[in-house]
Amino acid sequence: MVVAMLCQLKFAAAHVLSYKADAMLTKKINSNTIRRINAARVFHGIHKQPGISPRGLSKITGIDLATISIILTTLEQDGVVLRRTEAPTGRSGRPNSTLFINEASGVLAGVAVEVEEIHIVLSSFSGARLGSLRVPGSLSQEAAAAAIKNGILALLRQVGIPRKRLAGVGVGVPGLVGLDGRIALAPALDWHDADLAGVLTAGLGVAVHLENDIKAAAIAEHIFGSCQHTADFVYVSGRSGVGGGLYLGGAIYRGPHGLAGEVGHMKLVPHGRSCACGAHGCFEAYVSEHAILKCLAEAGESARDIPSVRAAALEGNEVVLRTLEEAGRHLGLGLANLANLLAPSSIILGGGMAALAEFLLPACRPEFEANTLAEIRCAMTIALSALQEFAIPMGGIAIALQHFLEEPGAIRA
Amino acid sequence: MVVAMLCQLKFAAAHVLSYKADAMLTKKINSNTIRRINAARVFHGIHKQPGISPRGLSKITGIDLATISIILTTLEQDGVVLRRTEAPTGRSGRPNSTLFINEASGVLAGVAVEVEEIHIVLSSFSGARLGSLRVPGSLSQEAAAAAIKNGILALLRQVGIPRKRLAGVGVGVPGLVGLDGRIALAPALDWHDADLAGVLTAGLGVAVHLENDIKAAAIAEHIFGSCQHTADFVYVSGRSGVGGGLYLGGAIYRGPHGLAGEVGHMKLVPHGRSCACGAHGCFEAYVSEHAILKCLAEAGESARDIPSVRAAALEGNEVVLRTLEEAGRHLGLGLANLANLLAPSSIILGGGMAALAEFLLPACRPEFEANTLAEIRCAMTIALSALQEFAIPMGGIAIALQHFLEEPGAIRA
DNA sequence: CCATAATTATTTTAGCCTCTAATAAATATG
DNA sequence: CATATTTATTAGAGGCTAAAATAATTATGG
Repeated sequence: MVVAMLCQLKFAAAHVLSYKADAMLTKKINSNTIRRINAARVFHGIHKQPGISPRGLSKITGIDLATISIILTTLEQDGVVLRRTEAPTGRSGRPNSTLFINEASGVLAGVAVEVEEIHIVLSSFSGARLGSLRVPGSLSQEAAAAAIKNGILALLRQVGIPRKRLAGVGVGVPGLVGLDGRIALAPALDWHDADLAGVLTAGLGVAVHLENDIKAAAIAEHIFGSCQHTADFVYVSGRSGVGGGLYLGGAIYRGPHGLAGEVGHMKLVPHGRSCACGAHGCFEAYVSEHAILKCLAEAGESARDIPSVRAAALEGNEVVLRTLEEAGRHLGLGLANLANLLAPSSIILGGGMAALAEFLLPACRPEFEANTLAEIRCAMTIALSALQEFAIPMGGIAIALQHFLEEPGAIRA
Repeated sequence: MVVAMLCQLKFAAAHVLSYKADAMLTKKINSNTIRRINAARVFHGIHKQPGISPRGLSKITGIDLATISIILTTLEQDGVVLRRTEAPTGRSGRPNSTLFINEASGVLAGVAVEVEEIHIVLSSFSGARLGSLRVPGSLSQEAAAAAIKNGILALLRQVGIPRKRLAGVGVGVPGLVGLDGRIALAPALDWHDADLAGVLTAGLGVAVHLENDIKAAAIAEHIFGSCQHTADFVYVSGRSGVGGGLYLGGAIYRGPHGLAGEVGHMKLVPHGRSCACGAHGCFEAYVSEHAILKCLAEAGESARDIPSVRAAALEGNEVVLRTLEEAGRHLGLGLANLANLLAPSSIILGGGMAALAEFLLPACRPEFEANTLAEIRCAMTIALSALQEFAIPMGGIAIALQHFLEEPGAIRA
């Protein structure tokens, strides 16, 4: 009850412009900034609630109706927003205008670069998938850039949309991405200081943004997936390892060097299973896809990949079930640590964890509940990724969308 | 090297006005907002760099000199800022004006409410302690409010400063504080829904803000202590338990219900030592002040409090040293988890951990280093609280200062 | 069925406030 | 006294808000 009450107080306390002393001692704020932000807010409001009226926008944004009106005029002129008149509703009075993002005005591309393959998705502004494409991975930076460019162009042709309507691209890579969203360091791909964003921006003539794959997936869950109304959640997923996207206070938290979120290396068991990082007892040594496959191999039940593990579990294979139960317990413990520390509104499981959830969660939940403070546990949920294997490319699209929403140049294009 | 490079990129990427979609869909931005923020930035700049010139302020804030000039005029009229002319420096040209916070214009009060006692500190705007006072604790909410009020008034009399020059009060309490900074839930004090801030605001006629004690201490480290130029750090301290202040991206992270930061209940050892929370193997069951005293008691070396533990350790008491070594190892493990997850610039130890640091750290460091990812470890430090037993009340002062800096009403007062 | 009133929604207008850039003023050095 | 440096002032442009005006409906009454 107290929690609910405290929750209500949130918006009263939240400062719109968070005055972060250090970060803010550097850049200027002027009326242009205001307009840009307000335009973005209007656009975002329409995106979030298609069919909203100008008055409704004024209500949820707090922006005066007159201002909304002016902003809408420019957005309509730019062809980014469409307005229709609502059919008579029986109420007396002039009917609402209803506002929509003009889906015809542009498309976004999202890319997941993985070791095995590159996954490219084309979508409308509202996140409707228009087409997707997978090409083999394991490429040099240059080859990957070319493959991505060609893939996007091929998809555009396939869907019959002219190249200049591409409004932005976002790329998720398995590695460290600089805080400017350009340079990537991806050991798994053997990329070092790879300015993929720069190369692609030049090649495609449109803004391209890089992001760590798991963080991208987290953003996707926020914009398109199961956390659309949640400002504080943790996304946990991964392949060989386990990564985390810490969505804190309405944005991904990257930490001072972009290194934050290495949930896979939380230590669960002193002197436990050895991990690729050189330490022992890491979370990912128990619950990553590779770890599960390895545990199975050790137990004499080799499996090729997660789908085959799932199949074996569905068939009732005892060894597989026991192994997954064990992984589930460790999963519960790891999630408990996350919950205790960050008290998010929810924890979202992606990748193999989501695929195997029905076998992991029965053991995970009790362990999680036993190890999480009651106040925190009661105010949160554990859920599965809504986007599944599209999480990372949709993350790219979400990032492209966010940048599009925030950059006036793009809106005015 | 890459880390250093990525670090440089930070400011290019950081948006001044972080467009946090959800949080921002509610409040309005207008030119007033700009002025308020700019005034706060100017004040903050002077506070951070006393003696700075208007031109210097313009440079670090990016605000035009004309705007700076106007803001300074009002700040001077309000008596909050002083301006002096620099003595001739040998350089040619008109000498700088130098700007200072007018220390005489107001004082701030910070309060630490603990179970045993209430600690009240009076300070100038620049954080210079003018006086402090300790009164017995264990009070009802009403009694505590009265004690705090009387204590502050007594200190003001003692220092000879009229009551109306009190510009703000911040209070750290051991418990959950609502996100509006008013209502506190403090089981240790047996307070429930205690609107201490409201009562005190009414009683003192000045803005009073509540904060969790550890979070307050973290803010104090940022404003006055060892993290003045660090936007991302974790403060770890506590008495009976272990709390954490997560300072992320230039502000305390509270989480959706204000519950974030319970570092004390990270699980370090499956089925480990039992904790007051009902679970086993919690961080605080190994390293809190109470835990250390309990471990010593179990080892047959009862100690009354942390100073006496320290004395015994200094005398070379083997049992005490071994116990602290053991605690240090667990401390290292817990800090490694924090580091891996959040990759902060530094972790600051306060309270008993700081007092016993010389005995804890030798065992802590190797454990920490073995369990933290190299990239993260290399980009961070572990340090001790610079404020020691004044951390919490100074945190109250820091909070009062922050609010004072951000609220135009206060500046215009 | 038509005209008018009532209701609700949006746009325009006027006013105020902010930031910026250009201009003017002030001060110390050589 | 001329010059360089720093600060103050003054239009000018753009943004937001409140209030008035306009627009598009439905209800009502003849």
